[in-house]
Amino acid sequence: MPKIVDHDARREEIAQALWRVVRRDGIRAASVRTIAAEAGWSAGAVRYYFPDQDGLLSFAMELVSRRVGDRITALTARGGAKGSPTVVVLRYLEEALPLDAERKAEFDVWLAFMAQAQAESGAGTLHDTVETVHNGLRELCAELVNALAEAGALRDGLDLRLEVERLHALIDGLALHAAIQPNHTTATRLRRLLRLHIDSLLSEKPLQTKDFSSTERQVRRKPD
Amino acid sequence: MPKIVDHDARREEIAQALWRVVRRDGIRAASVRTIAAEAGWSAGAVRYYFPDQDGLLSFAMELVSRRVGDRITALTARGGAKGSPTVVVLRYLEEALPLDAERKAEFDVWLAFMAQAQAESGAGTLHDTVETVHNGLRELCAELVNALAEAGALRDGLDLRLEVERLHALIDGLALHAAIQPNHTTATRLRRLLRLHIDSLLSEKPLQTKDFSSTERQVRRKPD
DNA sequence: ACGACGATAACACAGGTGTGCTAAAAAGGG
DNA sequence: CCCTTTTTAGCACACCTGTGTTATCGTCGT
Repeated sequence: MPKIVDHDARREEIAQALWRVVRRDGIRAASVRTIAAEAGWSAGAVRYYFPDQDGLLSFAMELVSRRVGDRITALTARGGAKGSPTVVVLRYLEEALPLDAERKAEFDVWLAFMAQAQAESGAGTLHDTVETVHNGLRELCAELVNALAEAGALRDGLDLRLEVERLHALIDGLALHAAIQPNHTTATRLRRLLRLHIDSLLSEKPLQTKDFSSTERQVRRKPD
Repeated sequence: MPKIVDHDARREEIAQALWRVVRRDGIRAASVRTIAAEAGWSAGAVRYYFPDQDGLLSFAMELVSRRVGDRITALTARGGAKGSPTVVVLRYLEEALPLDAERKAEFDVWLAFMAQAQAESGAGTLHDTVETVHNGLRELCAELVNALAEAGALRDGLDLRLEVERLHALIDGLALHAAIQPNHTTATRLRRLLRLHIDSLLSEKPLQTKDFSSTERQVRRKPD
C-alpha cells in the first residue's frame, strides 16, 4: 500500500492557505495557483483534493462555519451553562465576537465570503452556508434571551421576538466594527458594549464584576 | 472643437455598470472588459476614463460613499430637523438603512468593497473610504444622540459615548441583516427594530404613530 | 469643406486563469 | 527486491486579464 495522507486534514490545510490569501490580497487573488503557492504545494496537488475551485471556496467557507459552530458546542460541553444566566449569556455571545486575532481573521474571510455569496442572488452553496450560520446565531440569541426570560431576569414589557433580532443585529454590527476599526472597537470595548446591552434588558441592577464600567462618564439629565 | 462629453457623468455611468457586475457576479468578475460590456462600450473607451482598474474600483466605491452622504445632506437641506427629536432621529437613521431596492443594491456593493478593503491591511484607498464612511455614520449617530440628550429626552444614567457606539453597531448590524436575509429582515421590521431601540433610550413613553407595534406579542414576567 | 482634436475602438503583448491530462515519485505489502 | 496504489508535479490548452499603443471615427469651429 502506498503513502496515505489524511485527506480531510489536507483539505483543511489548503483551506487555511486560502484564508491567508484572502486576508492578505482579497478574494480576487484567490486562484488555484496562488493558494497552492501559499500552501507550499503545486497547483496539481491542490487540484487533487479539490477538483474545481468552486468546491475549494465553498469548503473553505464551510470550514469557517464549522469552526465557530465547534467553539459554541465545545463551550456547552465544557459546562458553559454554569453560573448566573447573564454570565452564561455573556460567555456565549463573546464567543461569537472577534475578540482575539484568530477570530478576527476568521471574521475577515467570513466577510469576504458573505460579499461573494451575495452575488449568487437567492441561492447557491455560499449563500446557503451564510444563511445557515446566520440562522444559527439567531437561534443562539433566541435561546439565550429565552433563558433570561425563564429565569425572570428580564424587565417587563419586552417583546421577546424583537429583542432577539435586536441582540442579533447588535452582535453582527459589533463584529463588523471590530473588523473595520480594530483600533477603535477594541476587545474590551466590545465586551463592555455587549454587557451594556444585556444589562439594558435586565430588570435588576447586574452583579458587579472586576471590569465594571464605573470609569465611564455618566450623563445625568440637567435638573429643571 | 470635437464632441465633448461630460466626463464626470460618464465615469458615474461606468461606475454604476461596475456596481451591477459586482452585484450579479461578485467582485471577482469585475474586470475592465466585463464592465465595459455591461456599460455598453469597448474596453478601450472605459480605459479612456479610468487609466487603470484600481482607480475604477476606488472611484466606484467613493461614488457609493458620496451617494449616501448626499442623501443625508439633502435630508438636512429639506428640513430634516423638523419635528420632535425622536422623529428626526428616526428619519435620519432610516436614511442609512437599506429600506428600498436602490439602497439595498448600494449596500451589497458596499459590502463587497468593505471585504476587499480589508485586504489592504491598515491603509490604502479603499480602506480610507471605508473609514471615512464609518466615521461619518458614527458622527451622525453621535449628533443624534446628543440632540436627544440636549432635548432632555434620554433616560437617566446613560453613558452617551457607549450609547453612540451601540446605536452605530445596531445600524450596521441591521443593514447587514437586511442584505443577508431580505425576506426575514424586511423594511418594516428594520423600522420597527430601529424605533424599538430609540424608544429604549427615551425616558418617557414615545408618541404613538400609525405603525405602532401593538400587534407584537408582549412578554410579562410571571407574578410570584 | 476641411482640418483639428476629443472620443472610441481595435490590436498587441506578456502574463495569469481554470481545468484536463499524463508522467513521475513515494511508500508500504508481497 | 519489486510491484501496486496513492500522491505529487508538470505540461497543454483555450481563454481571460491589465495595460500599452495605434488607428479610426465624430463633431465642431473656422
